[in-house]
Amino acid sequence: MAHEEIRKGPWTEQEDYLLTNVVGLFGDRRWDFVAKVSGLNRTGKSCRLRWVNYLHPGLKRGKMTAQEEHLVLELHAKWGNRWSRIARKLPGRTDNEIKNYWRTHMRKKALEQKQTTSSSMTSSDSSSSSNPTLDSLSPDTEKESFYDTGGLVAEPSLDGNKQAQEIVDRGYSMDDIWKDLDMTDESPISQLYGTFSEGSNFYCPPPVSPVWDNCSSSFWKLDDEESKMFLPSTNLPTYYDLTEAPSYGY
DNA sequence: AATGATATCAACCGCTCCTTA
DNA sequence: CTAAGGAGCGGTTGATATCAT
Repeated sequence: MAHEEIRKGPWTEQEDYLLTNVVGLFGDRRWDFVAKVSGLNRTGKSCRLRWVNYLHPGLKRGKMTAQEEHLVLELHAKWGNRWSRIARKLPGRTDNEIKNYWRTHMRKKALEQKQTTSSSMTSSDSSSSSNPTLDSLSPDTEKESFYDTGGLVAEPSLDGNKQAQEIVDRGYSMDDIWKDLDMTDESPISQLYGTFSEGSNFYCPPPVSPVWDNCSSSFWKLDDEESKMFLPSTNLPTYYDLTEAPSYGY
């Protein structure tokens, strides 16, 4: 293959669309593979970042609530700049988001709080030892962050991943799927792209609807044989919550 | 209305850790 | 056991938006 230059910088709608579909198919693992198979001239890293910080269906968008803010303060006081760890305690928020938020909003607050607490430290220490907010947190979910879906099967509790549970029920696993894929030089999706794109000119969905709306139509033109390979081809990426679809400022 | 300052946040970079062969 | 490759993390940068003058 000719070595094409790796794309950097802001993502386009088309790229988001492609990435969303490919992640829907193959799961959010093996990012190099995802990058390769998607036809995006992006690194796996870049794809992962885009997915985790922006495209993941479980993401909350918008301002931090006072409660979240408080939690970030507490957790940062406890753990320092362990952003991913903190993010795990704030469902729907990413490490990057929290990190940014901290830098812009809360460094000042933290300093202020530190000063006020240190001035009132002499009487009572309420900051670290007894910590009701932390204590009342849900059981530790550190092993798997909310956005770590591990492909379609890892997080069946997520709203949109009910299908994923079905896969498990039917006895499929991502491992099986990967094995199948590894055995073929040309992955089915690359064949798919033959009808979908010419070079870097991606198919562009109609501008009126969110990109995801079209996921289950033109894009998913697989043979019966192929579609059996990775399931649930029928209504796959529809699990994305379109009401929370990000706006594109580009 | 124009311009400069500041805030915000998406994205990249480099490093470390983990997994796999 | 070890080396290589991939994934994840934290820090940083740069483009854009918003606010103040």
